[in-house]
Amino acid sequence: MRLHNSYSGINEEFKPIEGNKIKMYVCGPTVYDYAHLGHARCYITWDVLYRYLKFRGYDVTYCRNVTDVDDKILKKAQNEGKTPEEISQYWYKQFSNSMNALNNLSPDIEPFATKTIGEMIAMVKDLINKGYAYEVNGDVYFRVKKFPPYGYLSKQPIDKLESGARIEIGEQKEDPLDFALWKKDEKFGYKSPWGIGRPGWHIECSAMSRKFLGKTIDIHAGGADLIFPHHENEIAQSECANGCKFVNFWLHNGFVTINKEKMSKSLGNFLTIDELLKKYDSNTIRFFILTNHYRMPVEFSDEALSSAQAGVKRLLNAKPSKINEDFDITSSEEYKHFIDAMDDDLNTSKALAVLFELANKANKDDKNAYTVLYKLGCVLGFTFEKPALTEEQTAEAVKHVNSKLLKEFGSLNEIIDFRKKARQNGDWETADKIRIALDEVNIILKDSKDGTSWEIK
RNA sequence: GGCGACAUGGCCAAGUGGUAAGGCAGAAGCCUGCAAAGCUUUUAUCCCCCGGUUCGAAUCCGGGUGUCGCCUCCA
Repeated sequence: MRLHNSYSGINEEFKPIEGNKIKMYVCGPTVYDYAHLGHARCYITWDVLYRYLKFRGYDVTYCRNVTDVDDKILKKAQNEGKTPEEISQYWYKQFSNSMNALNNLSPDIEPFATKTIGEMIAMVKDLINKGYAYEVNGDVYFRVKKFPPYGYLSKQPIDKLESGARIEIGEQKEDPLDFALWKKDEKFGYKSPWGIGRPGWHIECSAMSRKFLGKTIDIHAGGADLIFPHHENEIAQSECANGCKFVNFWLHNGFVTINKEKMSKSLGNFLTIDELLKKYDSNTIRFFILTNHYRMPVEFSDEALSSAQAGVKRLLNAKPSKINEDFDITSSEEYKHFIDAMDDDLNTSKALAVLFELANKANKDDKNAYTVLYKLGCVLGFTFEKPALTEEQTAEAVKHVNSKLLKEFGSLNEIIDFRKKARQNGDWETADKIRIALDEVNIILKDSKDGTSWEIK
């Protein structure tokens, strides 16, 4: 399998450090607000990588942190008169709900920054002892100049970084490039050798990654906007503290854009996952994300989502001959094509093309094609199970038909039976009336030789 | 200003040296009481522009043009 390593800038053959074990870390959310489509893309992408690696037989440990100590959380807590814990717990729950709704698997480990403070302090202490960091009035900073490879990941010449760096008011850095490992904060802080304070954002990931996965890990992934300074700083901290390589493969996903502009909190041009799910189901959103290569920008538009909706429907509605558990999918041509595509730096658009081939075959009564389609579709995280009608939806549908036909049907089955008789009698007017009425409540009737089936629009 | 990425049919998109996958939308036919779904056929002499390398380039090299991102919190 080849993956594009941001560190080297090229596609490299991926090999786990140890046997078939893979340690994978993804930078998680700061929980203080709704997750938006940009987050959805990021976490769907890495969810697919996680699923695929497991599918290929690797023993993957997926760790995704939760940043629950942060300026924005504190600010929100103050504004709303709540504790930071209340804010972060609430938004963490919202985030988890969104992830579940998108059918993302839960990471194996989901550490909270506030539960890893001890490790962060230990790491900062270690960096001070080794001369890589220094304390000034309760703040601790990292000496960037002491780490010569700094700037390698982001491909930034150090002198250029220097011209852009600034010292904020109140900071007493030795050098403008130095970044905070620990910040004095007497109000919301934690006890430390340097007084009451809070960890810097970057040290959180370094500490959590080391605690839960070890000093050197296979994969570290996240949005491309984290390359600088976040990931650059993580490398500096971890490699100086641990004295060894931090990450073998750095993987970064591209952005979702809207009106040709990056979708982001700060620009305010975002669509939350919750809003989106009211209009489109998780399969549609996933398909939309997966039609593009993960490193390319994806432009959001309703047209694109509608097109995705139509496309994914075709895949998931392929004639469901039953799944044949005895069939060895690895023997199929499409399986090989799928693997080739995914092994090539997660070429999901190609992988989807393979699924369309399978759907086409399945619709032509190729018995095993559906089995392959189903299993490979699951690797990409699609859900084939059709949502059932809720009781309210059913009641609404029956009520609607009753009002249109001036009848007293008690159930959907009764209606379909009645329509069947009408059709046998050649009473097309009644049959059509019922079909139209159901269509108005988003239930589509399909007549075939085997009888009438229905599905939700 | 520094660094990086991208430009393929009406729309989305794969393809990094051998003659343009796939999806959506459109058209025609089959199927159907009519539909829906499905099936079949059909839509780029051509891949932003100009040079070059090569027997051969959308693919490599040089030069343009345009768009975007990072360089500050950000997935």
